[in-house]
Amino acid sequence: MSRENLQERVYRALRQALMRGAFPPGRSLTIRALAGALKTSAMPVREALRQLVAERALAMLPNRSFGTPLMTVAQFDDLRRIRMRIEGFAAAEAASRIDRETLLRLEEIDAEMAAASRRVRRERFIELNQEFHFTIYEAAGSAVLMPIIESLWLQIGPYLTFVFPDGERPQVTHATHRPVIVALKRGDAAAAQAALAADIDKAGEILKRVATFAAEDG
Amino acid sequence: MSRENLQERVYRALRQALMRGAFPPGRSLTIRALAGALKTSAMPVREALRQLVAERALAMLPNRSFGTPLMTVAQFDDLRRIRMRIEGFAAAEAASRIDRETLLRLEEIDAEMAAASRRVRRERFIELNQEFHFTIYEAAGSAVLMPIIESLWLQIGPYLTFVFPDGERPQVTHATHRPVIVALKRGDAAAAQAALAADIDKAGEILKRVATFAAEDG
DNA sequence: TTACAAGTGTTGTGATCACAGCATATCGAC
DNA sequence: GTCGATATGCTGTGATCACAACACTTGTAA
Repeated sequence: MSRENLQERVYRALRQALMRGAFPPGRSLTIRALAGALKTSAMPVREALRQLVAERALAMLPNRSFGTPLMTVAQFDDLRRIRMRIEGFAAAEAASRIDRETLLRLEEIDAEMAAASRRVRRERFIELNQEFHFTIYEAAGSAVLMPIIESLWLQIGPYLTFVFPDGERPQVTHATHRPVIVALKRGDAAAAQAALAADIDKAGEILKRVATFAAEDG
Repeated sequence: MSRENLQERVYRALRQALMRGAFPPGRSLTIRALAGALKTSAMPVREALRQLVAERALAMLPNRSFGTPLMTVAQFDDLRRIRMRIEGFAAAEAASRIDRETLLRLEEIDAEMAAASRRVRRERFIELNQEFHFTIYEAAGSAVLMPIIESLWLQIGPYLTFVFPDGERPQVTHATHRPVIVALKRGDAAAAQAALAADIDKAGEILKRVATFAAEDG
């Protein structure tokens, strides 16, 4: 048996599923069902769920059970706005620290995303987009910033259910990723920040067109 | 019995203690000891601890037990830097949204802090400083930003052990809080951001002079 | 006196059970 | 057929127990 906790394993499994958009917004998760699916007892599952609630990846539904958050449009815009600011800042920091090797990796990912989109591989597309962004944030070199950004990504996770690399999305993504790479190459912090914010902004706009949200009231 | 969870109660108790600097950096906490002190079983305590670890308020020590994080100087500077950026942004947002009533509240708190410091009331001083900042952040009106900032405050929490309102600190705090209020009154977002960042910067500088840190190596 | 080994206590972890709150279904009365 | 009360099952929650990993102490032998 590996030397890691069961709850750690459960946590990672759920976290990855959430980040990949495996659960739509408002989907409810029960301790016992997950425990059964993962072949463990309730103990590790409830602690993993609680940790995800602390990271805002899950919420406690009104009926006192766990589930993925269902946002209103206003909440979605708030999240998008904060992401643009914080992840933009991370890109700015990365501009002065990123090395040649990492820049090459970004080029590779960008190329692979175009390929993945042509073959309409949804999961791979999401995965590569995630890798593109986190390669940059990693380069920012802040241990404090990293978990904050991860939490933000966990929050939008469920809305990635609506992402599909149709004819438009991958082209747009390529168009918004390109300026980020260029700015990072030049070491231009302000441009990198603006370009990355624009990418998030655009992606959010597309998502808003196809996603479903909670009633404004709540 | 009150209608809230036991783990919620334990969580709030620990969280408040941490934010008030009740535990010094590197202090270890055991589940059974806390359960005994709070007169509950281990169950609610371990879930509360796990939640605090997720919020970076606690860490898992190398000896496999829980404890408050002991930072290196570099980590402390990283945290300070991110705080200046994120909380500064919150202040900028607040500048265009804050109302007259909230501004008056800030004036009150500022005045009370001077009074608290003359009587050398350490705990009250920390509490008022916290209220000053969070009154501003609340005014920023972002449900996404708020828990992020709370997590940042939980991370510096243990280092508030070293805060003491001696002859210097309260004067400095007043000197750095004042420009924040002035900028917010004018609705000047850029000035508010700069003033708040300066406050965090100065406070961190003072703290660094008296606090103890982990060895640079780790 | 020193070194090493056995033992003891403490740690977090996982499993299991009992229970209260709640939603829903089911059954009976009108 | 409709309404209401009872019952049933499901939810998270808390308590308790057993256990493996580890730290530390204690005792013994050289």
